[in-house]
Amino acid sequence: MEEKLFAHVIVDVLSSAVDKIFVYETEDASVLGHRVLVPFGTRIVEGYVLKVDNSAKFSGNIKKIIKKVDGFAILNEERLAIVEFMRVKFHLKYIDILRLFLPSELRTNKVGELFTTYFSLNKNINLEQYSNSLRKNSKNIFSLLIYLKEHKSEKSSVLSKLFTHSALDKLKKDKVLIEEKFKIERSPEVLNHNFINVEHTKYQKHAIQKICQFENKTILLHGVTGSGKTEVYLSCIEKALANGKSAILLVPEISLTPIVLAALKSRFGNNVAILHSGLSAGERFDEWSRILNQEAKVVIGARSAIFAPLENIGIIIIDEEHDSSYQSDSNPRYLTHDIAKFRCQFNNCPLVLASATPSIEHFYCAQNGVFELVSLPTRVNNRPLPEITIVDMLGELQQGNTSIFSNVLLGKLQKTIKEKKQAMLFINRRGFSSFMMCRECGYIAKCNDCDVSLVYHKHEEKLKCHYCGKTYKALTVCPQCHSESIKQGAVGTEQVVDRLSQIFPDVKILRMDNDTTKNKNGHMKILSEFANTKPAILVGTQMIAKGHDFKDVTFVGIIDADQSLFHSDYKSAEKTFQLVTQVSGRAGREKSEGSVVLQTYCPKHYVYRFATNYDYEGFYNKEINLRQTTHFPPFSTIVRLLFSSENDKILLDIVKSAYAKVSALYNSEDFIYLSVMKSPISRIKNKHRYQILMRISKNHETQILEKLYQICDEVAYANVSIFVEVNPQNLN
DNA sequence: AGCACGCCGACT
DNA sequence: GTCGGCGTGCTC
Repeated sequence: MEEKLFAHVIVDVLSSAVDKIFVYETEDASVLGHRVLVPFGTRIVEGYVLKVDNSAKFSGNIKKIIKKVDGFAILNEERLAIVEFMRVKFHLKYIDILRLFLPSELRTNKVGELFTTYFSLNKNINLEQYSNSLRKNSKNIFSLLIYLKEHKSEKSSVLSKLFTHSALDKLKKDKVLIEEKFKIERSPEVLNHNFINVEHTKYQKHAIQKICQFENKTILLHGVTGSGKTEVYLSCIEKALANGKSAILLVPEISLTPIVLAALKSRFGNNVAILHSGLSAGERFDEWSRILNQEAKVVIGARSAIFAPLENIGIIIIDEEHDSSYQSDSNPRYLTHDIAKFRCQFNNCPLVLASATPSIEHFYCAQNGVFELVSLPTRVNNRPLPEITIVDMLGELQQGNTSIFSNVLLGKLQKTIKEKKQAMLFINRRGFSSFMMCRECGYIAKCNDCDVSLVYHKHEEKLKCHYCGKTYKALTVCPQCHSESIKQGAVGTEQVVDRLSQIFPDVKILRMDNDTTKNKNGHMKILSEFANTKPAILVGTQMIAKGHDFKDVTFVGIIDADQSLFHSDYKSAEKTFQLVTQVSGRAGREKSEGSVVLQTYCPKHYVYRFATNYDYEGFYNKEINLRQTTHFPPFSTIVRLLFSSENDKILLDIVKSAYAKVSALYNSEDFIYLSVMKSPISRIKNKHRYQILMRISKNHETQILEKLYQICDEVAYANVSIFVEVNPQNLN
């Protein structure tokens, strides 16, 4: 007697109420790992088969799987293991994890296949006869027929755009048109780039040899800017390929510039698949398919590329490992490093974390032998790092200079322009000024839906909320006391550009921030214009800090270095150090020597002292001591439970009951700090926000986290969202 | 999340 | 009498 087979299925329905395994009958054991269609209540939904066996712990009426959706299994042994790992580690819903494994365009059926549909006229139909059967006013249908007579064949998308899709549908239904499907190659366009094979430095050779000798080990690759880390990555990847294995290289989204892409393609040809946000849905799907079909064995991409369907991985590299974009801070919250570590363990291969300014926590691991430390201490052809000059802005003020530019900075700019070179100015705030305030009554313009002040954008003559995006009319008089004396807050990119063009009316000044790069290829347009203009000044936010390699940039100015230092955040010193180092690295990339001016109101701060000497280890030693004495990560773990809802009253009840439960866990051994309060930004998009903030010791971290997750499940309530954040990037 | 079922008020 | 509001509960 044959025993019945049961498939254990997670349905593709985004709700915690159905975040559990449903059992279906199946005749076919090969549905394991497949995306399937199943009857679910009164409807039919997609699901994922996690297991097939003979057991069904369900007493009700068991339904049957309808069919497989794809011709391949999406989940293999490794990915099933990742699902379980992430579910426990990050307390995620099954479906949230499963959705990470396939490109969204596949799930939403935007591109199910690799084909485009073309239509041509069916020669077996008497067109004249057919036309007579139509109503005389069927304008679109007649036009479509005439168009196809002339063009013979056309894409379905073009036809429906020109003649409405209802006309197309009607002709399709009447079998007047013949459908043809063509496979199309959507492989993204890439610039031509001739790869020059350079001799490795002795440090590079050593690093490559060292990294490749390991199996299943995390290596921290610490290399100063310009030390040729990329070359090390590529050589390690080549070695993995030579051993018949595959490789993943993760980079921050922002550094996937066309130049970088071109270099990678020239090195690996069709063996590389590149996943980034600039791809169209079709391109992304094609790249993903090439990975799945093992046509591409090297995957390069931003955070989500860690889920690429590669097999037999030989190495995973995380470039700029300290970058905050590796931590997902919405929906499925996860830390990319953890997934990478898991995959490396599964594949018994090395994980490389690389940076000029590694995160303090990871350098600590390297110091303690948890990670292997490999260093690239010199720049490739021994070019000196650009000299950083600190300018005390308080001193400038005392000398009567009230402008946002110090005299030193202006002098350097003038020199750069005279020499027909380029300069970059960094200011980490977009807009014109950070707020508008009435000098008479102290009124500050705030967003109606968020507890934040509005940012003045001069070009659009608007006030913008940087949290919800709402815009308001700019103020000319105070709405409260009608005074016309309005004071503006801290300087933003717009204002820097404004002032510069007054001082240097004949010089090309470009601005790069969220506002100027919103449209497709916005980055590229600005960067290529900058690359082709000399002299020129590029003003920008964080965006200009990474990866760009302009050989004619000889001067970099940091307008307001203190900005990230002011945050009351344990990572603010670390972030500032990383930013200064990174921005400074943009100067003097080629032959010409570069220089950097850093404007600050705290010139004596230890961050700047170490940053000007490019002394990462000095900074690390100072910082790690501070962290140890104050019990901050890596000597503890910060956890924030964030509650938000439109309904303040219900929200408060939930927060109170959650806090009571968390307090019950409290003991002075495991908890260093515990508090409940309104979030610093107490309202976003009209949702009130509260938080329970704690620091817990590492000893029982896992157990406490588990209990915290449990508490959140217990107090869960409709219309109140609860997030658990572990060592969050920001505490807004 | 959807969808059905169910129990009340106001319409041709 | 019926249409439709959304509260509740279930989905193998």
